[in-house]
Amino acid sequence: MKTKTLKSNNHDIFFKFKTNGHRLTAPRKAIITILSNTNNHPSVEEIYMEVHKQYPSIGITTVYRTLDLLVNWGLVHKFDFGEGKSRYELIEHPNGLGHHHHLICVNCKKIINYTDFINDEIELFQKLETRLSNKYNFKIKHHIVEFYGICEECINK
Amino acid sequence: MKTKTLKSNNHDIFFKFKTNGHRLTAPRKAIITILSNTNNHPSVEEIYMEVHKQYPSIGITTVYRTLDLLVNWGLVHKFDFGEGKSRYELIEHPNGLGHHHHLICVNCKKIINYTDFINDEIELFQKLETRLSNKYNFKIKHHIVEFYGICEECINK
DNA sequence: TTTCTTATTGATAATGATTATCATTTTCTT
DNA sequence: AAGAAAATGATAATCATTATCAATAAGAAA
Repeated sequence: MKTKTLKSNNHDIFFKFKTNGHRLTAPRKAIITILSNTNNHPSVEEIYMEVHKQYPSIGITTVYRTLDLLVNWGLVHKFDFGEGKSRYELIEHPNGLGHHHHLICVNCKKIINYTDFINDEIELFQKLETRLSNKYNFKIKHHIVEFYGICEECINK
Repeated sequence: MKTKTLKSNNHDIFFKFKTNGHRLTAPRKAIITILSNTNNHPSVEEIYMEVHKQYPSIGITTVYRTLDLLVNWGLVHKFDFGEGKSRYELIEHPNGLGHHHHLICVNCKKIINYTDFINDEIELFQKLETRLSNKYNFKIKHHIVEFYGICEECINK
């Protein structure tokens, strides 16, 4: 599902790797492919396990290194939901496929993604980004929005 | 400066401690007071150092524990800016004094706070919170907004 | 106020994610 | 095919946070 989109994304990133003077190696391809094929925010451990299935020789150090690289280029976002470990996700087109905001339960740590933005929301963020970019001379690449509170199950408990 | 506001905040929190069946101890008072007196997002280390000036006997474990408690009650927000350690901040009235959003440079990790919200922004967030609360049956306590990108200095370099 | 129950504390050790090191291997250029 | 430089992986090191547990202090009851 969504094969075309994913392939073209990979292609873009692969290309960017090369034009930035970095080498496009098997481990890197594997990690990017895994990120392309998930809608979640996998942790390093999860990515490592998945990579390991196909390429058992790839070490977890390389997973860390590759993710770092992708984060520094603004291709991947590093999330931190207070679990004591980071989670990673490809940044696609800001308002495009895959972009979402979060509801996070401060009690059970559950994360709800929502993607059904209201029109005002998308418009406002575009306006905001323009305004902030100009005011602070800051080149905005992406944003995150997180609402913290108590989820349904934790309230009824 | 802002002494009145801060004092009344402390009072509220102190009261909440008691009514929740927790004991109001000197370490807890000290930690809350420090959080009240800063506009930053101090780390555990920073809070500990500050507490230590007045009460050298208070251990860092207690700082961790107290902050955890405050976070679980929705009184304090725990931030994570990808530095490998958490930062903490009192949650006051959502649109009141002290609430702000962030611009974060993915290159140098600098954090810019902005508090000059446009009206649309405040309105939208109220609307959003209502909508999301209803749809997901989620009791929202507060939100964070972070724009990631490259700051002025890092662009010109 | 004094006593008693129980929450809280602080020192220490343990954990777990992430980072540094370094010899070896792989890429890509020439 | 050869060489320079980047990338890798195993291992050890680091550092924030958490668990443990005996000692202490807060607040309720007498």
